[in-house]
Amino acid sequence: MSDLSKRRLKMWIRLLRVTRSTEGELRDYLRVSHTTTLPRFDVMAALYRRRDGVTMSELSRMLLVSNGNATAVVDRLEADGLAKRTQSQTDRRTIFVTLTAAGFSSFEQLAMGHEGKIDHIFATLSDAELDTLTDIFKRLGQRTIA
Amino acid sequence: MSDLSKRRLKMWIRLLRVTRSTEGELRDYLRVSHTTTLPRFDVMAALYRRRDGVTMSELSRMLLVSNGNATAVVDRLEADGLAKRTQSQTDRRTIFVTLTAAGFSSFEQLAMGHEGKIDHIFATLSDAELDTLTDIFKRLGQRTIA
DNA sequence: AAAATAAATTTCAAGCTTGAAATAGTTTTG
DNA sequence: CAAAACTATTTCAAGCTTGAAATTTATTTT
Repeated sequence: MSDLSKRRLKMWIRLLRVTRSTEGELRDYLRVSHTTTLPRFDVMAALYRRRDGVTMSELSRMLLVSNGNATAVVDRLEADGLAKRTQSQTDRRTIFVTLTAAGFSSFEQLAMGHEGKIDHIFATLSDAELDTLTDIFKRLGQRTIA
Repeated sequence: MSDLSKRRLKMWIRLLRVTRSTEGELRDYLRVSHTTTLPRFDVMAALYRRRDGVTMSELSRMLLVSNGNATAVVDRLEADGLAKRTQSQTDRRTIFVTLTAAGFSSFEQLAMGHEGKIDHIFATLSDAELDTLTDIFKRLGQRTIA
């Protein structure tokens, strides 16, 4: 186990901890203030960004979750009247998902507080650090998944 | 929504994607090469590092997961003969968890490949970047969770 | 045009995860 | 010392997540 290898591992473990504790705080906020969950928030955020609709496949690719998972979360959002499915006219396999009006305004409520949490959690990062991190993550994210 | 705020959010989204895709690769490796899972690996890694045993509470704090979760994963590892529980002599509420001999050697198999994956995923990070990231994550990890 | 292949989504079982409640044991306090 | 407060773990229901198999529709090949 080379030294470099050891340092990569250490970095990954710390990265994982930051992600988990950030998710924990967001989860707490969503549960306590809005009786909802992070997976639902993530799906709603994706639908909010793409107002004209996203297919189920796009959705699972955007969020890096399995198809089955996307189906389950959208099912629940739909049951709660926050999202709706529409079948494509040109390809009957394809389904577009969008936020309903209720889902749209509900998301805007959630998003404000969410942004506040993120702001607070990462408040200590300097301007330069913020850019450095974003660039590095962008590069890592573009790696082809072997 | 200030510009800084927007940039923090963007950074967080990218961070989340890096974490998710890294976890995805590790999960694939563990499933394909060893028919096991990431949560099991994480628990085994914690037990490997602390050979003289960890209490259930310590375990869930180390991994940032709920108590109930730790119980469930340890249950399954124990059922497979990879971990074992021992009741504390001094405090009958406390339970120490350790790897069995089988669990120990099993983990060493997993860990080699795991390290290789991490090595590969983060191969493009320079020495300086590696240190910068580790330092920043260390600092963020020490934030008191409001 | 039929057959084979591929793509989009859902279904399903098994495992993961949370958070709240229950259980059991320990420590503190009136 | 007994009651109250606290700590460690498990249990449980509900929701999350995966990956494989099934279903339905579209595209490509023969």
